[in-house]
Amino acid sequence: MTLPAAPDAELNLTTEKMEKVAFILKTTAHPTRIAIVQLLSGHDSLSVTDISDKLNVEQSLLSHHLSGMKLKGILSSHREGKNIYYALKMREVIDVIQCLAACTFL
Amino acid sequence: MTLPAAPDAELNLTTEKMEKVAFILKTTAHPTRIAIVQLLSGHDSLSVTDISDKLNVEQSLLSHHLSGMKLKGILSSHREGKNIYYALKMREVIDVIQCLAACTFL
DNA sequence: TGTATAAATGAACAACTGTTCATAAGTTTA
DNA sequence: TAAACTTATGAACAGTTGTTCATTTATACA
Repeated sequence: MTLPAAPDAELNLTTEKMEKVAFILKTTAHPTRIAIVQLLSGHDSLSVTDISDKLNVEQSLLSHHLSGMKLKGILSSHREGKNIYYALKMREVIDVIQCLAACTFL
Repeated sequence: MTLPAAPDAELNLTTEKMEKVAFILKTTAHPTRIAIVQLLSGHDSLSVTDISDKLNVEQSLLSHHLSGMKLKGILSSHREGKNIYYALKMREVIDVIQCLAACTFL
């Protein structure tokens, strides 16, 4: 699958927008966090244990990543009994990763 | 201007690709570097002085950013007399920023 | 109640990043 | 050649990030 060729438009961002974009990029720029986005892109929500099992990431470390991403608005979460379920809130992040992932040079 | 609504596809990246995507995101995730990409998206190439003047970033700091981005394959450069001109090599980065920049929540 | 399970938190620390400053290296022109 | 200009480089340092470990909080269930 390949995405259509990109239009060659000139970017025109304000300083404020650039800072926000940088913020989101930074928040996502980590293999584990990208894996989290990838995993959640295919599910409405998953518990920490689910994610931990599927990604093979230790509980505490995963929790740190998850709460950071939640704090920054990328994920949302809700409790159901003993479990806490995380979901992708900022779905645009999928597009960004999709876009880069589709690059031929990768 | 708004981009068309994103298709809701599930991502499917290998670990290797995730690392590469993270690498590119990280390399771009900084306001100054995004400003560099934005500026170069509208020009074939610009000298360090050009960029420094337009972005109001001190020479040495800019040079560090530029050489980092070049090292990581995002920019290319060539000398013309006293000046060194930088250009956007990995133009896909524009799309990524474009995509995020178009988000309504920003 | 006590025990088990699920997840969050906070301290500690190494590694990395952004920035500044001083200096060096390459090029042009007088 | 020297002086001026353009860019790169490297040391130093503060601030941030990723990780681990031990502990705590929250819930369920016996």
